[in-house]
Parts: sequence; structure tokens; C-alpha cells
Amino acid sequence: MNELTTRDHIIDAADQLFYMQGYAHTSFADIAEKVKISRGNFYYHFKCKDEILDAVIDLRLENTRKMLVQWEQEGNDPEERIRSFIHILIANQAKIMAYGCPVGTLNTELAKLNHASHADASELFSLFRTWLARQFTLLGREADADDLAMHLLARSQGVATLASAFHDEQFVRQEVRHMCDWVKSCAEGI
Amino acid sequence: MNELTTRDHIIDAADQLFYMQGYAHTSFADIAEKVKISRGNFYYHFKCKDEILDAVIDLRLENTRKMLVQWEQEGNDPEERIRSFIHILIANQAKIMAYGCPVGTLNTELAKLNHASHADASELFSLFRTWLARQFTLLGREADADDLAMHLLARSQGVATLASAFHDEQFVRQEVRHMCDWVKSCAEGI
DNA sequence: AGGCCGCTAGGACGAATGTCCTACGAATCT
DNA sequence: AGATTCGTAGGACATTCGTCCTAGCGGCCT
Repeated sequence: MNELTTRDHIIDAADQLFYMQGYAHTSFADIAEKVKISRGNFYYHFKCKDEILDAVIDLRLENTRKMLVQWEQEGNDPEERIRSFIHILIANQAKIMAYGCPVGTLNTELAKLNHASHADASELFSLFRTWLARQFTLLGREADADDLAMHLLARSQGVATLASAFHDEQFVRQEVRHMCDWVKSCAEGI
Repeated sequence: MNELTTRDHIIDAADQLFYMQGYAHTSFADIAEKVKISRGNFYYHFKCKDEILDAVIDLRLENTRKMLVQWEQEGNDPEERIRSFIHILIANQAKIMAYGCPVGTLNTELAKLNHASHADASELFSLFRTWLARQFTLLGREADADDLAMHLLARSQGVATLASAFHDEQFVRQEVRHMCDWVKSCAEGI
């Protein structure tokens, strides 16, 4: 039951290809080949390329929400939960070093393309932003929770960018350590 | 004397368009229209699109070197010079909020495209990296100068990414202030 | 069995792409 | 003045792009 439909397969393949190759550089032929369907069959499920992008963004939003809920359930205290966020840099290190952060690079590309869905894509950032801010609030930093969230978001974005430019695994680990230390100092310095 | 040749105009236009639209999404027709030359005339100056990209990267490398030399001459102490670096986020704020960091976004795109010139583009980062490391060395932090350089580079990259995603001017100013404070603490904590 | 409908394949379409070719204008040189 | 060279224009080219159209398959209903 609940089998994956062709539509799901298309979204899934597009999700990966948009991440690995970028949206503009991924063609229908690329997706069709990956899903093993004919190019024409696409337009039964989506009426244009932008619609696939929207579906991909929706999928990522959904998966991100699930992930954040899971972190919230697994982590016993806010500091540990924030560490879960920081450690995606380690967990997805190989992909990040090859393609950068899926959230950051998509936003960057859509901003350049002046694409209508850029606002939707930035909602991915907002998800992390508000989640992190909530954790910082629980940490006793209600007054500057959003600033701290943005700060941490920015640092992880920068690490992803440089990791992909320099392919430096050790740099990632070091920055992750620093960020974890910083979170601890946030909790202590109330 | 020293007038700009057509070749220079092409490189200049490509430089701007690659920044504003991305490399993959910028066509010869786009560049030709901006320079007001015919599309076919291109191949007298460059034999393919990749060659224009290389010329653009060379131009950016050259301009970056000049800028770093200038910062070195203007700044009286290393801390002030590092502040010059940090303040490009303010000086180029409008463009960064619209298109991101020209260095970071080009590297990200070329990484995704698996482009041969990605290594050349990452040299742009290296220029800032070694220059910053030298300033941190002069600041008395020889032992971890490169780590500090990478850390600051990453933070400014992250700020650029989020600035373009959220279009938040105040966030940029705040992070710039934090980075300047951080540099000061680097100098003091010898 | 016959008819309907969800889904698919495959090709046609015009527009746009990167690349190449050839002819022309203007300057320079002999 | 004639010849040569540098730079340019404009179109031809094969390919690929996103999009659309139509015919056919298979399962479901009556």
C-alpha cells in the first residue's frame, strides 16, 4: 500500500537532479531518463517545468518539517537539538562537499533567475530559522533568539559554501566543533 | 590611450551577466545584445563559451589582487585591513542582496556543473584566504592564522547567502558588527 | 463483451542554444 | 592604387530545449 506513483518518482528524481546539477541546467530529458519514462508523458503530471520545481520545493518543505519534529523529539534539551542541526554538516558531508547545501544553493540560483518560486524556496530557510529561534528561546535567550538563529544559519551556510569550494573535510569538522562550543556559551551566558 | 577593446567589452558584459544571471543561464545572445555586437562576431575573440568564462575569472582574479593590494596600502594595521574585507558586505550590499556573493555563487554553480574551471574559480577564494591569513599572522595569530581566515571567509559567505534569501539589510549590518568585534577579540586575545 | 478512463509512448513543433562559415568594410602597408 | 590584414555582420548548422498532440495500452465498470 501507499506505493510511489510516477508523479512521486518524477518529483524525487527532479529533487536530486536540481540539487546535483542546478535547476536551470536540468532538462526534462535528464529527469525522464532517470525515471525511465517518455519525455512527453511529463505533461500528464505537470503542465510545465516550474510546476515540477514547486512540487520539489513542497517535498523539501515537508521533509524538513518532519526532520525538525524528529530532532525536537530526540533531543532532550534545546542545546542538544541545536547540535542536531549543526551536525547535518557532518552527516551530509560528502554531498555538501560536492554540491553545497541544498537549501542555500537553490535559493541562490532562484534569486539569480529572478524566479517566481524564490519566495517559496526561502521558506525552507524560514523553517530552520524559526525552529532554531524556538530552541534559543528555550535556552533562555528569548530576547535575541532570532538573531542567534540567523547567526547560526549563516555560519552553517558559509561552511557549506567553503567546503564545496575547497573540499576540505577537516575544516568542516573544525567549524562544527566551534559552532557547538558557541551554542554552549550561548546557554551558559544567560 | 589604452582604450577598451571589443574583447574587453565582451569580458566585462559577461562578467556582469554571469554574476546577475549565472553562467549556465547566460547565453551568447544575452552578451551580444549587451555589447551591441553580432552573435557570430564572438568567435573571432573567443572560440567557445568556456573560454569567455576563463577570461572572466582571470579578470576577477586580477581585480581582486588589486583590491587586496589597495586594502594593504590603505589600512594602517592588520585589524583595520580585515575590517576593509568585512565591509565589502556593506559596500556591495545592494548587489549582494540581489545576486549573492560573486565569488561564492560562481564557485557553487561551477561545482554543480562539474565544470573544468571550478578550480580556477576557487582560486578567487584562495586569494582572500591567504591575504586574510597574512593579516591574522601580523595580528600575532600565526599559529591559527589560516583557521581564522577560513572562519571569517565562511561567515561572510553565510551572511551573503542569507542576505540574498531574506533581503534583510539590518541582518547584514548586525553581522558585520559582530565580525568586527570578533576580529578585535582576535587581536586582544594573544 | 463492450465502453470508458487513467496513464503512457513517441513524435512534432517552434524557439533558442553553441558553433561555424563566408562575405564585407575599414584601416594599414607596399 | 592595389593588396593584405583586422575586425565585424549576418546567416546557416545541428542540437537541444520546453511544450503540445495524438494514438494506444491496460484495467475498471456495467
